[in-house]
Amino acid sequence: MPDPNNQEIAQILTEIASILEIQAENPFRIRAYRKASLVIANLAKPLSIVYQEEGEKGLENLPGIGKNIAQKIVEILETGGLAQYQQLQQEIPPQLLHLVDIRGLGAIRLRTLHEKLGINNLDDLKKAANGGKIRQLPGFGEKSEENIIKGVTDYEKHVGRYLLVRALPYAQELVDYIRQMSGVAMVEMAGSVRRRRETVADLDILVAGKPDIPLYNHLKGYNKIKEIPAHGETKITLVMEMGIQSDVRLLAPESFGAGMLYFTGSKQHNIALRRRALERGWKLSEYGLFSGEKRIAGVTEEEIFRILDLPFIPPELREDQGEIEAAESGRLPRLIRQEDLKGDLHDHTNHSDGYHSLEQMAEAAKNMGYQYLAITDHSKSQTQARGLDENRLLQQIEQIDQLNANLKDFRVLKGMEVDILKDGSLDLPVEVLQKLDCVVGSIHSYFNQPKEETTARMIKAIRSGVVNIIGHPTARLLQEREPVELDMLEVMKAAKKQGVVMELNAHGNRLDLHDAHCHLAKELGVKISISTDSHNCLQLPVIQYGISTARRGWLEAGDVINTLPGDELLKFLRGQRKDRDTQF
DNA sequence: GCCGTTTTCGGCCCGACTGTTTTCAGTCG
Repeated sequence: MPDPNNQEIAQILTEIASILEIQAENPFRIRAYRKASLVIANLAKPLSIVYQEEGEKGLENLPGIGKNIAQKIVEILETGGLAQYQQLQQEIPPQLLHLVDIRGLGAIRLRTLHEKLGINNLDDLKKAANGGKIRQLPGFGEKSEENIIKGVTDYEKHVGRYLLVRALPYAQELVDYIRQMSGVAMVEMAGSVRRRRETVADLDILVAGKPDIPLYNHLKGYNKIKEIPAHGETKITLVMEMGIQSDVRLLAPESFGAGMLYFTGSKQHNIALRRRALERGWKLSEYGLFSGEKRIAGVTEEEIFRILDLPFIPPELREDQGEIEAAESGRLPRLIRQEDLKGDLHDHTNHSDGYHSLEQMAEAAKNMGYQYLAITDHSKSQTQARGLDENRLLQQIEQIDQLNANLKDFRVLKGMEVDILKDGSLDLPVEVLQKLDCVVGSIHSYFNQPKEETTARMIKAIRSGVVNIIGHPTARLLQEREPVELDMLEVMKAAKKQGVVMELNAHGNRLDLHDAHCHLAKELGVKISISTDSHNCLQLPVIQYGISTARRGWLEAGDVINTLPGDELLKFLRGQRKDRDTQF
């Protein structure tokens, strides 16, 4: 695996952790690999560059990465592989370690299943569970078996799809690689990656050039490819190292725009556009917009839209969710852009489970071009995250005051991510929370409550009088945990009434609220905060995925509170409490 | 395996829930 990127390196470390776990290794050692993997997966800067610029020392300076793992990273970067990893892979059936991703099934029970029932892969597991074999094992029972079957069903739902945060860097690298080739006029990514869907099944890359350019030969030389299962004159199918499939298509330059439109989709959007062309007596295909035999447009998407009497519709909106009607009547939103954001309102430090200090986080946020950063560490019931109790919070408030006194043109907001407890009450007294600039209320426990209970719990928090923002409202983890059952409409209505903001958590496996929820919020007039939930300063750039989701949810700068300049934001946050119909 | 330090070794993610078992192991957040 030459030139491994951060995702690939992170994946190796995760797999090492899983294997060690099945082997019942030292849990702290396992955790160290997991943590390092997480840090790398969320790192904006490629490790190869870090290594190039600062050497092994630079790698060691990253949070969670010490001498040992730094050396392994160097080995991966320089040789494309890792001896220890290859060794470990020999010791475990290759499919087995993926099964730890199934909910309810940890490494220990997986080992038991492997040893007692000879389970080596998903099929074995399904057969054993459906055949009632698992319930007979000591320590397992009927219920365990049921849970495993349910876990397998959830697992199968997302198998074969990739998180945007993982897929996008691949697509970008492939585009960059093809761009180096001479004779290539244009290269762009299309498909659901371009629409920035939260997960994608494959990558679509479009290339404009003459039909005789040696695209296949060029791609054969790409070192990230595992195999090329098919190649014709206009389409080459690649399987990338990490398993994701990529279709590279060669188009004539005169139909490149039509191809972009066609292959970006969505299917429903394309159908609607083709209907529109038909109504005008034309035909729209991936080769162009035609009047009879004559191509009247096709080089660019803009040109095709224009001839169809439409303004350019941003790819994120192309889901046939009313975007064509909106475009027609001049009501397309001016979608929010990353540069509209003035700060991040949900971030952790080493006071709880973050890695960097207050000062480091502030510095990093300033370097992002922000005016402010809210520090929202966990509250005390999050013991595993070393959540803050009242006293530690008061100390942090003092520290932030001192820090702010020394900062110019930047402000750290005093905040907390306070737990919304089982009954909807908050984890710290309202009088303490009132001392803060920005209170994010989040659910971190009892995810399985019935819908009515969770809804009531959220609404109670919204009515607390002190919560400014509801954090990651559905608590889902993409491909890991289903969202809590919640009447989102009722919650949003309550939020609107109380002037409480809903968060769009930008973390790559949260994206919570999701796009449709954002759209709903906009319709109801509920304001949104787009924040990263960063646990170290290297995570701040994942804000881009929040922005993508917001754009898919039709949000404009005015819908998002952290587009406000610092002083206006503070006024807004203070006004939230004052204006509120408080019920304790 | 990382980290921090009272610097080279000890602490690190603890508490709750679930299901199985009848006092606790495994899993999760």
